Amino acid sequence: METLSERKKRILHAVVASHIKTADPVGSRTVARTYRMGLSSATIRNEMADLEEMGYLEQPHTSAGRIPSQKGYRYYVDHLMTESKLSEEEELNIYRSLNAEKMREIEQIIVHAVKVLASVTKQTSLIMGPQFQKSTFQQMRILPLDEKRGLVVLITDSGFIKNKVIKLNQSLSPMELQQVVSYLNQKLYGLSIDQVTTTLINELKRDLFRRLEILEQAFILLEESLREEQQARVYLGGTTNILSQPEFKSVEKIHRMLSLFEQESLLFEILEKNLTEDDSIVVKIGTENEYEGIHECSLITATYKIKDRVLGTIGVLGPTRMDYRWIIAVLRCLVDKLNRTLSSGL
Amino acid sequence: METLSERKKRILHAVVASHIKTADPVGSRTVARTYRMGLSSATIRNEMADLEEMGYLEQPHTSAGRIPSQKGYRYYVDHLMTESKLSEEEELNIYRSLNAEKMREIEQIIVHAVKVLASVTKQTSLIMGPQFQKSTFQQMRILPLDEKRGLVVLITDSGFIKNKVIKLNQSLSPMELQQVVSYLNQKLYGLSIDQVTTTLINELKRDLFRRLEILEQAFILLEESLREEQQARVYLGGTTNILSQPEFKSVEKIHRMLSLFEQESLLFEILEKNLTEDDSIVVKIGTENEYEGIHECSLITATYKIKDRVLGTIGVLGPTRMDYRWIIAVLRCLVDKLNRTLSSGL
DNA sequence: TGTTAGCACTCGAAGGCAAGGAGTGCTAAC
DNA sequence: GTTAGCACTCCTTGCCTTCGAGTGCTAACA
Repeated sequence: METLSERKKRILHAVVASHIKTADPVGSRTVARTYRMGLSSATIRNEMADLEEMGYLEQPHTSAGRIPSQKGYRYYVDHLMTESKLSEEEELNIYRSLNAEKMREIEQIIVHAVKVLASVTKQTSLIMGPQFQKSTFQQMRILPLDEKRGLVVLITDSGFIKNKVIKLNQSLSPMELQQVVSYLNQKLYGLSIDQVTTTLINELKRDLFRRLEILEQAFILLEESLREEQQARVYLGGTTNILSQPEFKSVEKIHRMLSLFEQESLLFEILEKNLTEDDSIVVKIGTENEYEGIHECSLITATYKIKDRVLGTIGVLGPTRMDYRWIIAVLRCLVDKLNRTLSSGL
Repeated sequence: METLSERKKRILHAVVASHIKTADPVGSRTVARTYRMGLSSATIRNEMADLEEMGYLEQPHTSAGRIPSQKGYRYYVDHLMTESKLSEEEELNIYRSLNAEKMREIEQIIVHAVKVLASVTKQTSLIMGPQFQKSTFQQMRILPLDEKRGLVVLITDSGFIKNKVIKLNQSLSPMELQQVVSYLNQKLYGLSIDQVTTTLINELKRDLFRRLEILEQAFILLEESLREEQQARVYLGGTTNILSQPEFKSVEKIHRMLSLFEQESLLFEILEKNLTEDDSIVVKIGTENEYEGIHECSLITATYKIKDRVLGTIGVLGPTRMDYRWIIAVLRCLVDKLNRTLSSGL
């Protein structure tokens, strides 16, 4: 990437800032006046023509002002934008709404967090639920409900609790159940759910069958229950916020976006691509996103964790024209708070 | 309601049918030609003018055709529409998609059903989840997880299983827990969740405290967990389907509808108003709905049940111009199947 | 050599206008 | 009571004009 003269930088910055604010193409006059460059509009016009040639700006049509290109936004995010701190008030606002209810389970906390993020940013926000597959087995219980049914409860280290009613085709004595369960707990403790493969289960099954042949049905169902949640869930907040954005005023565009929001697995893939191991915030602008349905959008994400173990990705999706600086600050603040809640909470 | 001449009925029927199909205002020519009345357009014109005066039809503007008024739709639904059976193919289609996965828990079945309903009807569909409050207590278990935490599992007769992790501020011996739990089960069995009031809980608490003073915390949390799900959930399907409807082509209308879809408690109220005890299907047209946000919509609902106990309401929401006849048939078929699945399944 | 004022030019948005067409209401004849 | 005929209404569509914001270029200026 070429280096830009100081003056070009200032002008590019001004164009980006103005366009983020107003959503209109910005002309040389506006830059000269509103941003007090100490230069005439004609000079700025020349510079803007240069910036366009270099690919940082583009013109919707000849007689309109300029808008930042994707490259322009990228330059802004990488070199021009200063990190901003939220005002005390904004920060308090986020803290307060996250504390609003005492929540005990991880899923509730997450769903709540994504709603808060959406309502603060006025954009659509998404969060990848904690990845069940990656969490490690802590303990399993089988609770006999009556002669024919039992409740399998699976608890993992990240506070995940899964349960499932299973049918048992033969009645089991509590003793027998107890035996099976403690055996399983012993064998599985500390493994990640990923590691509990079908082969491992088969092994255990063989092992157990020597002693107890009655559990076939129970096992099939246990296996099923593990396989089922193959993929973490994605929760959304503020999906209707895109309707207020001027770039989504056509019904087809809205349709495309909302249909995307209904495809959980696609959202998951998109978010997964932004998963990082460190604390950085990832900004993907326009076509930098691999899924072409959001080539006119930007996605800003961060990872959230529980005691240094990365759980998933949370982020904001909006038009490329979004207030990167502010949203990054909000996201940082919210993730910080979320991490602390999760790590202390459970 | 006045009685209409046979001829007026036929014309009204034709207008409604044509408008449902095309979404355009229908003129006298169209009625005469397409529906082979054996009358000239002029005659029909006169009749239509009468029907307008009587309030069954209305004109968007002078030189347009007529569209059915709300009163017109009502008359159609009450007197003109014949009940239709689905074709074998359609019926099979519904059956097949409902059987697609073997589902064990009531919530999954319901969520799946509402999706199927939406995709078949190409409208938005909603279902009120089984009302936790109305189901009766079957059994409760407390599963100690470690010294500090326990898992409360609550099982009701409609197959509802609720669980919640609680913190215990003092360690409990399994014996002690066992005692409390069996006492509670004995006292609460067969009561509806509604009936488990705070006062009853307090009574039990007092009773128990004489013996075990350590459980205060556990009790507070149990109470909380009961209170929490005050209101059944509402699940939606095909929310984006309204975007394909010509009556929702303006962004503001879409916005209003989608915002409504985010307000679960409002949806619940709307559905609750349609709850009946019998097997009838309820049709609310336009302003017959109390919530004014859907005064341009119609809502068709049925109740679903498990072994003759009403669980909740399932329905279709769409523009007043919808194919009542067909949608009622679909709904009937689906609810029938759903009831059987629920009653046999668990 | 860089900056600025001036000016012609471009192009979209908005408004007005006429033509076209679907449908009506009325009247008079059957 | 029914129908053909006709004038009338009013929306839709396309076309044209005007308006204005903004540009690029040129020539003059510091």
